[in-house]
Amino acid sequence: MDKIRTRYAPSPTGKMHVGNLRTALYEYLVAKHEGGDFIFRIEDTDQGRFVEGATDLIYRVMKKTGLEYDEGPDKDKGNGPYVQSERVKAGIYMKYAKQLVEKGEAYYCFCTKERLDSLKTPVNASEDGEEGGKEIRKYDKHCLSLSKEEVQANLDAGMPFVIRQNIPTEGTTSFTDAIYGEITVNNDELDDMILIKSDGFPTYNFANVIDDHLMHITHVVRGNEYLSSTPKYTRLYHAFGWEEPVYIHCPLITNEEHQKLSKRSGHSSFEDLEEQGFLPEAIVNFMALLGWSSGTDREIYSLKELVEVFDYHHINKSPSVFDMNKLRWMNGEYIKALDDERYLSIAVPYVEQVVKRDYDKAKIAMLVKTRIETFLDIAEKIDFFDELPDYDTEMYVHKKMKTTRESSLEVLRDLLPRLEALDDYSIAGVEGVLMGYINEKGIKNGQGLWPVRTAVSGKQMTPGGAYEIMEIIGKEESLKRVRKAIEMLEKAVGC
RNA sequence: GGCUCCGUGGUCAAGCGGUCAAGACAUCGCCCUUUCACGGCGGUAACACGGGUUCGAUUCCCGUCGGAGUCACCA
Repeated sequence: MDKIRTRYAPSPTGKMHVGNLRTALYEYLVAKHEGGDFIFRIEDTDQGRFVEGATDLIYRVMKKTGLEYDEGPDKDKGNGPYVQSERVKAGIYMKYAKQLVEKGEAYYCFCTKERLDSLKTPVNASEDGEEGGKEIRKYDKHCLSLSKEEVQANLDAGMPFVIRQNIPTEGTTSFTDAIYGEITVNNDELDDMILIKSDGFPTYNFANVIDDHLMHITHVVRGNEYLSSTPKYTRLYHAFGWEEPVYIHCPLITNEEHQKLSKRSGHSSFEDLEEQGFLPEAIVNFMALLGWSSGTDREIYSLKELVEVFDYHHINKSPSVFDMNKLRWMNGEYIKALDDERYLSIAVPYVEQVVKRDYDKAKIAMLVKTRIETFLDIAEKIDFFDELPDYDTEMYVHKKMKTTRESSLEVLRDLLPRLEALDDYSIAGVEGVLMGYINEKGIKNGQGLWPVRTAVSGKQMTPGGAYEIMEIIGKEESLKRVRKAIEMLEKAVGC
């Protein structure tokens, strides 16, 4: 069997949509699992939608996610150019379009926008007040009847034209998808789609077929929103007498409302997710599992491991909801598994945004490592380091710890001189003093520790306990906060 | 609306004629614990419905219902 070749062919029109990224990932995996080639091609045939810099964005994401391609614009292995606008200049598409015209499989069309519009005027469904369905009519093949001479005359006169695919009005067209099986449609449902636009550029559908064939793509992986246009591709391949690739249509990724993920879902692009504190490898892992399963219980996979186990026959048919909750969980798993060096390089900047004082940022970061799911979670967990929040003495009352305002006040008063005498504010040093006191008094750990942690943090819950916090804020600040607590408690208790 | 696809817990998802219908996230409870988290243990929760086929259907077929996608000189 020939070597598998897949391709990722995005349009540079903006951010990297997660649906596209998932497709890219599957294409990469399909090829790499079989030791095949993964080709990267830019489909910039719509000059109107072209966004400056979007191409760089795509390169960046490919790099970050580790989707390394074997051929691409900057890696020509003899199948280039890999940018469609350059291929337009080379006259590739026009050449093949004309070939189709010769065969009667396509034809020139000179219809104006106005005529086309009048053709597909929606039916007004105002009768029953309901929206009703819009009625869309296919192109009526008006220009198919033009004689060769008429066409030539129009062309000579410089009339704008497009080239359309000539689809028979009768019969059926079938294709086989690796996931969905055989699909058949009636030809009369297929529109004579435009192959070459009036600006001379090919449409996506046409360029795709030409390039996939010329670049020897064996497996076409794409979202299943293309399922309904695939019969037209089939007709194109047949018209040329080319062999069709294996089609692998992936199920859609939807939002919580079960609708196709749109640009403004908040988590629709790789960039959005990155900004929300997600790790590229977690995103990749999560996406792989959206629509595919290894068939085992295992869920955490590196890209390399995915390459080993990915079998596209296990791709699902039904759409899957993008579950932010699970992504968050998975990201948390990845964060926990990060080696400290890399973790700190990412986490410390987030810490620095919140903690301006001269505290050990790395220590603070390490405190939250097992407590966060995304890096954005860091901020609210460590805000008390810089400034003791206003808190109510009610916080000292804890049922399970068996603490009250009175008991807390007593503990803190007892502890204050000992803490003043202490110079070693390391975890061990602080622990020595606190536990020494607790043992001496014969009270429960919680009774002694809860008031202290509350005093130095002013929060109900904190990453780390009293020792860790005091080690970080140091002697001076610790004493300040304990004194403040005593003051507040005295006022509350009334003595 | 036409066409196409899809239909196992709230979500992801095993299952491919005979299972007490896995597992994960979320949720709830317990344990661990100086709080929170981590970790450990356990609970609640699903085969859309109706006909067939079959000794036997979540699994195969048909229909119904429900959902989605698509119907551009966008990809």
